[in-house]
Amino acid sequence: MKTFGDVHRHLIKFEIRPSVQRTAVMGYLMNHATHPTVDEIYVALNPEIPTLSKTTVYNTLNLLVEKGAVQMLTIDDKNARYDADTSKHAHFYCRCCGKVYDIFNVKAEMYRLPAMPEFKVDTVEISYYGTCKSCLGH
Amino acid sequence: MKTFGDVHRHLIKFEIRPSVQRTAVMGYLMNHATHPTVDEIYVALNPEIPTLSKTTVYNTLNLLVEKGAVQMLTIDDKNARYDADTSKHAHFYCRCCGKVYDIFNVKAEMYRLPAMPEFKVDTVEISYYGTCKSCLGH
DNA sequence: CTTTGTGCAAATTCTTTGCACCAAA
DNA sequence: TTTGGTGCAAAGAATTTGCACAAAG
Repeated sequence: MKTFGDVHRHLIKFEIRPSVQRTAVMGYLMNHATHPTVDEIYVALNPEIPTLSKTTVYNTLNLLVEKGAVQMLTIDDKNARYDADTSKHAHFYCRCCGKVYDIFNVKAEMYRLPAMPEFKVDTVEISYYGTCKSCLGH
Repeated sequence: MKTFGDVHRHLIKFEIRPSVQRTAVMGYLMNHATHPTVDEIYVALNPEIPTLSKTTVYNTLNLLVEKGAVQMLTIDDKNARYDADTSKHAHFYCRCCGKVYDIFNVKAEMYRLPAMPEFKVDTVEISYYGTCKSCLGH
């Protein structure tokens, strides 16, 4: 569980002025590795900050991504997903329940870029699609 | 250059009844490895089939994906992209010009799935992001 | 005839923009 | 007191849906 101080320091590190709203969004992402959508973040924080608007959640997430504090995932074509863990790991998307799972046991080598002199690569995204165990049970 | 017959046979193979519109969309994808968006396909085919509607392009692409004849790419968070090449290869997205390039020289190993007993994986998508050579020139 | 496909218009959903007000340095 | 942040309402863009008509088996 990341404390308020942890979140605050994290924002400062990425040169982001910590407002109440920004700290709440960043904190939510740091404490919930569920790769939430904009709406999920908004709904979760609204009770805590009743004046919060969805526009601010959008503004904040765009800023966090721009500054490199969080990663945006394009794994789900319906909604953007956000991940506070910017270390190298892959994701699994369950087509049945829509959940996004972390996959840490991919070889580090996966992220070593192939020789591509014609491109300057800054990000690699590895995504698996299928059905998760709990959905297979039904 | 794939002929009308090639496209026709391809549709039949995937159990898709070949209408004029479906053949045109599938043919466009087979002959243009540019990972086009729905709108690009629509605009390209409209002169040829003036009565074509964007709804039909959407319907057709959804059907082609469902039947496994083409792959949908989620690499671009703004628009869905489509690829008639369903063989194992990665993609590079240029943040500057928005073009999507094929990357064939990734190790086949990249597509060998890590041990994941809790998931039934059917698709792997490997995406690189950055800037392409022609954009770097400026 | 009966099922399937097409295409228009409208609806829905996700995201961004313009602008006025509020808060912080 | 000036700059930056928030949030409402409206706009914009991508995609889906409902439905009538057309085409194919």
